[in-house]
Amino acid sequence: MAATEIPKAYEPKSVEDKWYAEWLKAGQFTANPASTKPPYSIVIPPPNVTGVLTMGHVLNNTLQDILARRKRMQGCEVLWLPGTDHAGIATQTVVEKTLKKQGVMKHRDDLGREKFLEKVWEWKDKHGGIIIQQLKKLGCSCDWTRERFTMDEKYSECVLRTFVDLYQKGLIYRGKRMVNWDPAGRTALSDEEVIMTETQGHLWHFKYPLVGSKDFVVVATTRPETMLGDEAVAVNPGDQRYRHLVGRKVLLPLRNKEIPVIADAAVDPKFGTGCVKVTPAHDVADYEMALRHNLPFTVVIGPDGKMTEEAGEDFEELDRFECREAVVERLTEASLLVKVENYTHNVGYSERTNVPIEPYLSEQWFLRYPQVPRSTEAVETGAIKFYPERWTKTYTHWMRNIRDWCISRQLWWGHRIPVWYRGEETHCGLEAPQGDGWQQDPDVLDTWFSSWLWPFATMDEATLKKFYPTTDLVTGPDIIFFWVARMIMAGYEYMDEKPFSNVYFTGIIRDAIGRKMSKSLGNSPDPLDLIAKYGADGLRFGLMLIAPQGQDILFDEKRCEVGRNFMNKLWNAARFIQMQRATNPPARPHNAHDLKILYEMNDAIAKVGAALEAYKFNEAAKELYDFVWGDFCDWYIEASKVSPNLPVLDEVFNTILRLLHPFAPFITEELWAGTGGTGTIQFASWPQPREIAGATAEHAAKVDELYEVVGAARQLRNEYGISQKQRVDFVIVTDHFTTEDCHTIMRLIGECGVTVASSYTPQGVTPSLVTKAATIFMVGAVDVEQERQRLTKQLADIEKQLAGAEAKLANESFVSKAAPVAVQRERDKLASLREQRAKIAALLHALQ
RNA sequence: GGACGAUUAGCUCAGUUGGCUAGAGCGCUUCCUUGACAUGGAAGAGGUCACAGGUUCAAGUCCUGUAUCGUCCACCA
Repeated sequence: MAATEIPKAYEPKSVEDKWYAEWLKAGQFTANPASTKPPYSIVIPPPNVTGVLTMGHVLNNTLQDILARRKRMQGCEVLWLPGTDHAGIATQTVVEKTLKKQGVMKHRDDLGREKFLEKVWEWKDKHGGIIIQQLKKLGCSCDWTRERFTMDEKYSECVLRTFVDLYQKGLIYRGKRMVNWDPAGRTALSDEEVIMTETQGHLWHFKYPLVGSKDFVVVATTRPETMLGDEAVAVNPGDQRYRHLVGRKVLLPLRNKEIPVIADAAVDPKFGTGCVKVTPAHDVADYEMALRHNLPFTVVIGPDGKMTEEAGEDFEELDRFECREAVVERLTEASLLVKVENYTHNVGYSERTNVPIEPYLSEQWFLRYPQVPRSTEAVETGAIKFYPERWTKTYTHWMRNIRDWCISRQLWWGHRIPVWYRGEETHCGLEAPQGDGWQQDPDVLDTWFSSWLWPFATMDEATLKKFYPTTDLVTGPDIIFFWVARMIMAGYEYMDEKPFSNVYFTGIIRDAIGRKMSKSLGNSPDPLDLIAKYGADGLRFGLMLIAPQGQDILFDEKRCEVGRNFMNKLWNAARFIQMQRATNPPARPHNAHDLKILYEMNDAIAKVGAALEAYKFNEAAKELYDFVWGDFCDWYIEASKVSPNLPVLDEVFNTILRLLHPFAPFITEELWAGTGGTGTIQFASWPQPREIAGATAEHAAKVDELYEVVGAARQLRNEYGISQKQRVDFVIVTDHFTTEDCHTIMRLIGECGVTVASSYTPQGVTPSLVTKAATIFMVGAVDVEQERQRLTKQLADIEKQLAGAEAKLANESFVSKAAPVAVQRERDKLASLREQRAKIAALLHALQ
């Protein structure tokens, strides 16, 4: 490619589409189970099949892509297995809403199960591919030949087989229990799907008259509507105030029903009045109390959140919250309301429908988790490592307090429970049993009951053999219970082996003012817009720079600008090199700048590698950014303008491309091709530091001192308002640098002449600056007062530092107790500072 | 009620096992369209590292406590 053909600014769009198509065509993401290379594998956290790409996905999948691409370069056989999740409730809700909107139905019952499911599949076929296409835009190097869906035939079979197996092992059972009921979705939920939210409510105190007496007891409740289903009033057995009442009856108001006063240790005598109304069918604690006391379970709230016939004709059909008001009103009229207090308490809300959860008595399927001790131990001992590590605590706490999992959902979209009933008979199996009259259980399984099998149910025999257990998992800490913990248990139960070795928990993406990104707030940018504006590489890199391990991320579009600008910088560095190549410069031995950049290159390779090993993606990105922009562009390329050394430019740039490829796959591939790289960069070797004679830390430090002189010259120019174009002469007084050293930096300090001397006596007022290794004079200027002020300021600065160093060294304990290196460092510093002080003082003196 | 995290420049954040003058990006000020790049270059202003104690020769870093914010867990009606 000729230099003139490269556009001035990087244009990502055509480059990205072109390369992604190439990669797919060449099958470069396809994992080969027969390969002899060491395996590396990740399974994608399957996004909701009807979902669209969010910033969370961008973060999550960029991280995975970085891991996968780097491992390819390191010579691993990489499998990054993609797919989507059928996401039971979420998908069904979306489709129901749409069908209602379109007037196709009012309720799914209008269509019936089969017709409705047809509609969902239609929807899935139409919208299910969107997020996959979006992931491709991002550059994700997934093995699309292995794309899976949790309702694929084979996958479904695996889900059902798992159910049957656990049933046969006695770990899955059916029972009538108090579950978390979502009245809007009309389904049971697991504990994890309930979000406890602090809610402003009231605590109502009501009188319940004692039968056969004018006395009454006072009970307190936050949910008056449930009193219609009360079956007792309970007090603590040790509570002297009420002891005499135990065994007597009270008259339940509005229902005119006699219910007993019972004693139960669960009652806290210090709370409220010490008397609790007991509603067995609508409160978890009351349910358990009722079991202990053989109380009946009167259901007054139905599955739709409306009051039942049992609530009495005055209340039947009322919504539970309307009923609350009605009950309060009626009890007030009857003068049974004692008082109302404002009361803040936690109320459970459905994660999906966002309505208050109703504790509801119903027949559901439950799972007693397998492999709990082994799974707990795996994380505690580090067989499975969490990054950041602190999440292990959250994990173990949950595992230690684990409760059975309600796995049945009253939905249609999902894996239908493989159980059939006929009269008293029950059959659990993959197929319907022989004979007539069998009815399959109408419920489906919790979505997570399929996704917990994801690391192995997605793989065929050969793939499993090569790639299981997977290496890394990248996911959000919000699904540590939903998914991560359950996958670990399933992995041990069915593969007798952990599902992954490392789990990297990302932060949660928030908007610029810290709010969670959400559709309703409209504060979530569309990643595709961002890709269009900044390029996928720019978006990825910008995000990586601000994605520290384990912290939430406040996202601002400005971040993308940083990424885009960086890509443009890289692009233009390539243009510069091409231009040099066109001039065909003669090769020459390494000079000071060459050795310096080669040292920094080795250093960058080491640092980027170490950061990635530790999953510190932002550190790796930062290191790359600083090396490319600072060391390479600002210093080395600028120095190269004096005398370019093409082999070094090429080597360093080639290394940069390879280091950067996992972060910015498109532009690096484009430049790799454009700068004479062979084949695709995807399988180019990951850079290793190499021995280069003279490229040492000492040398680099020395060149830094030279660059400090450059800084001083620029500072002098700036402060005296002498432009880069205006010629000025500098005298550099030093015995650290050769004349040649100093001449290689001339270009960096603008239009100038440079004289190197071992000593110099300025004529008249000559602005000067003292650096660690030299004194630089700008000859031919100017203002005495300005110069005096500047030198005085610099002197004060040096004095301050000097005082610190002197105090330290005067401290006997420091000298005797501190590490010898630390002491020596301090002494060197002191000497250098004193030297500088003397020089400045002399210069100041000369101004008098 | 527990557990965990955060508090460093106007803003968003880095700061490894305590040790050179606490850094970056954005924003701000001044100058510069010089043949890679104005999506750029140069220089600069800006911080008593939330607060109070403690350990240490030495604390942004370790310990204790306090405050504020955030997240997760927890059936007190």
